[in-house]
Amino acid sequence: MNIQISRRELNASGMRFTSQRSLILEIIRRGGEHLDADEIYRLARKRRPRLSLSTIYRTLHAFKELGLVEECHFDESHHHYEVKPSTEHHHIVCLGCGKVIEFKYPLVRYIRRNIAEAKNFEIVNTEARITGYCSECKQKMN
Amino acid sequence: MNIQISRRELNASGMRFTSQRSLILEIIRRGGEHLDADEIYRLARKRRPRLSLSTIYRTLHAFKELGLVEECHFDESHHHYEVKPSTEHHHIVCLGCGKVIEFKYPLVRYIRRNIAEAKNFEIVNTEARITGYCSECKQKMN
DNA sequence: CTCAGTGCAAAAGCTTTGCATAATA
DNA sequence: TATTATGCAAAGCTTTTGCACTGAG
Repeated sequence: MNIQISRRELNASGMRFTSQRSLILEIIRRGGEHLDADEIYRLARKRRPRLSLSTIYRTLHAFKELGLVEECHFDESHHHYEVKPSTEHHHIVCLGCGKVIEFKYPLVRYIRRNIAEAKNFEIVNTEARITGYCSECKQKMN
Repeated sequence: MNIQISRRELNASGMRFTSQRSLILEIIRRGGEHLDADEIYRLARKRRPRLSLSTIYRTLHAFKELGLVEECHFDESHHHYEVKPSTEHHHIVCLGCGKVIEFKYPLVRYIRRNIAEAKNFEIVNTEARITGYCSECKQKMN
């Protein structure tokens, strides 16, 4: 059933349906959390041990292209992935425990309305990231 | 003279003053633009050919720690550095030519006032990045 | 049957680290 | 003189690429 959905989605974009792609998409969707490539890799290998990391990366790129997933940058060394959200939102990331708080905010609208220099700029993506420490981690640090 | 300034700044933070650090700080300050480690490296080597890339990285980390410079993330593979700005601002980056437009926006204040879940969050850093195509690059693409 | 997708191993790109040497305070 | 910083080379990590093989359409 879920498989039918992804089959349709993939075919509709001119991509072949493969069990790897279906599995990866399912993991990202279930995983809810913002998984990184390696986490997806480990989860996927539980069900398909010979899956390779390069397939993960290639698939992630393809999904991004198709608009199925979005790449977030919580720290500088990793990418994380989430299902394409319907409304613009951004992330508050705890440097202590890694917890992520999402908040909605229409940054695009703000830019459009208020930044004259950006009048003729064609926006492709916006990403706001707030880092710091959540209340629990703050306490632990004492 | 500039050297005296950086000597004081470095000593005040318990760091030794070295000609490498002074040079790197000067390059970042003059360079105005948002240089990446390699650009700083190449500029620095014009005046000090044996300077090593690892010194650049170690120095950049130290400066970040001291609050002398700030790290920006325009794309995923690089870090860029700018002198610590006095007011909160963010970046609009053209994916075509790399041009960067800065705009002031108090995201911290917004978060403080409007995001309940972030009430007890201790903010360390905020970064908003808008990517897309500037008007010139848009035209060229036709 | 044909071409896109996969697995594997190797390479690439940026950044970090170990260690002996040099320089600062 | 006691540390801290540097240079060099090597290693680390995430991501990308080449190529022969497999599988979808």
